[in-house]
Amino acid sequence: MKIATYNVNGVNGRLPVLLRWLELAQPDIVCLQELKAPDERFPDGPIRDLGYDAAWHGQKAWNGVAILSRIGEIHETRRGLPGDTRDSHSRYIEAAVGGVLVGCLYLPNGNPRPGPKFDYKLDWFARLHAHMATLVGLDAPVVIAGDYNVMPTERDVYAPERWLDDALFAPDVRKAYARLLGQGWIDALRHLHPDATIYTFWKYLRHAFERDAGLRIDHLLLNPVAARRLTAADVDREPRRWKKTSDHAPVWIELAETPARRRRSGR
DNA sequence: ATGACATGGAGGCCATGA
Repeated sequence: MKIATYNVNGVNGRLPVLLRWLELAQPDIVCLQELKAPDERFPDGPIRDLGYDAAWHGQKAWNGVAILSRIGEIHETRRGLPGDTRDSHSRYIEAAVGGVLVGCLYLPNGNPRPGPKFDYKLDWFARLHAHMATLVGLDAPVVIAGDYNVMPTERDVYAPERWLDDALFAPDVRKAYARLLGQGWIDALRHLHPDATIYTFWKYLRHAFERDAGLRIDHLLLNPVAARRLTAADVDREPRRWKKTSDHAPVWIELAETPARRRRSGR
């Protein structure tokens, strides 16, 4: 089972790129972020034509997240992160699909720092921490994927010294991410490629992609049950080269269809 | 090391992003 996350930076503006990548990569489950479209303008028709079911949580102009599946029904379990009824941003959607609980998130950027946007980011992180604490120990595979807007370590930034004061790399943000992992989550890409340089985002400016001046900010976190099934993980860099493309690249993992089988006596 | 891009909304630039 292939599960991917892709910040499309405008689902309608990127529709040709998204459809082309879906046909090429053939993911089973996809988490999309930055739809930048209200619910009524989500392009479910063309996506359905490729065989994907979809659940989405849109918003006018900004944010917006969706989960796609071509392996069966999407049972939505949550829309919006719990803990703050005043939070109107569409940044979280969660569903049970094909025996896996999938959370799709778009964590706030947080710039400029300091300021109210940065405070919102830390607050969102705290609420995410509380919610993920309820999921990590489930006796079912759980994958929380999306744009975390955090480079976890210096290895995940092309020029760490330039990003120290940025909301994506500030010490308290990295600590918040580390605290999440402390619950028992596995960062799938880093787990399988501990020493590799891996980026998932490159600015549009100054030929950042050609220079490989990138950031690793899109992550798939796996609970222990899911981690036992992890067989592969990587970044699809190719779509980042295409015309009218997102500034992010798709990131994916492969989970073995069935975990190591355990014999049970009786019945 | 900021913004040389790029999005979408209601414009004829603005807010936002990372």
